[in-house]
Amino acid sequence: MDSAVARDQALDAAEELFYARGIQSVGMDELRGASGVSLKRLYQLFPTKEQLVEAYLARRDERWRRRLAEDVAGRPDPRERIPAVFDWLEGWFGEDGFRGCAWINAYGELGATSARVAQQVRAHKEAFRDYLASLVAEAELPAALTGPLFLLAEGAMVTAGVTGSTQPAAEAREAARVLVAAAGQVY
Amino acid sequence: MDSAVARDQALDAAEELFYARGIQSVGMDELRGASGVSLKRLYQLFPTKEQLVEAYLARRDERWRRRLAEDVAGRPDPRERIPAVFDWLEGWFGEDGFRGCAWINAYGELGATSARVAQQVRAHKEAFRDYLASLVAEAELPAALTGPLFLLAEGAMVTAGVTGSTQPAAEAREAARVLVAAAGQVY
DNA sequence: ACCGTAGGAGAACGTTGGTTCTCTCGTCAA
DNA sequence: TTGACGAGAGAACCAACGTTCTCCTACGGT
Repeated sequence: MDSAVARDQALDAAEELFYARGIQSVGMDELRGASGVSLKRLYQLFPTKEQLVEAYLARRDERWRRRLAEDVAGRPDPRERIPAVFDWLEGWFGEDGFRGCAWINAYGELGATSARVAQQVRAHKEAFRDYLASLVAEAELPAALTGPLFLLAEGAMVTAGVTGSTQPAAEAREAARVLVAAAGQVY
Repeated sequence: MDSAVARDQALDAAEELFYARGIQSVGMDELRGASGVSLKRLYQLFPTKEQLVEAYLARRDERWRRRLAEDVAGRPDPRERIPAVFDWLEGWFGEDGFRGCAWINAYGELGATSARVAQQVRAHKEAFRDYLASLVAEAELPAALTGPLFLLAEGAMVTAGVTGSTQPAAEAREAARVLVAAAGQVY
């Protein structure tokens, strides 16, 4: 079997199990069973569990941001793209198995003990914030709007994760609309 | 030694270590060393580690909400109390050893595997949200403001935890001010 | 056909950590 | 004074888990 295929299968299983149950509660043996990749191969691909965790977060980061950006880019009007972020969040919150933000969860679990995981979480959040800043700029809105929009999105992710409801996305979208309107009035 | 004293010492050590390093990475033996309470006594007071975790979260919940409420109640003008929440958050974010919201962290670590911990996190967040709702009512503002204020506060806690900065509190406070002003204009 | 190598299954190893047990000592009532 | 009891220190027990090792099978090149 191709190494690339084994790597994908390992990461697929890691993503499903780590996200659903937390990282520390999933053992390498369970990962072997779920992925169909032998322990020997797993350790060839990822010499330690921590490296597998890093690869999981890195791949998920890339996918998560790409999916969001692709969805939002479908709106031709730049002003529509900011609410579109919250629409996309709402769809995500409603997916089967949604359990909050993988990076916030990983930070709670490993942020204090793994500097690399903490760094990946910071990088992911910074990238998301930069993306919001680019949307704000495209919409020709004041850059100061980025921070509040980011906080609303983060709050919605946390709250949706804890409560299991999609409603925080709608609340955040409406609040964002008000903030955008108020910022527009400044001109 | 009094049982109540031992219980307090155990919970003091648990709070310090669990909050700083995460729950799963702190062993009962380390807790014994840090608290000065023998293992035998610890297990008399808390028959399992999970029960100690629950007691830690419960006591911290009670203290956290009391301190916030006491601080905010110092503002005589009900309209000043909503920004006062974010002032208090800012002070908290700046404390030595601040590592984000203990409940969000606990949820990331144990929410998927411990139904009781997940329930405690939900209860804490709901109580905080209810408290914000009471402030909104006292200020005679529309109840729909509660959700956005809550999301801003949650987003600020997460972001301050991950980045180590107090700035999210100021951003959230300013956004809250704008939302309050916009809600006031509706009348 | 034969050998060397890769890979899989699963046992084995070593550590960690939650929980319990043993042993000892000090205290206090009779 | 003695004996029962509670408490502390720390060893012991046991399961889980990250990581490595053993053994066996299959296959590709000569």
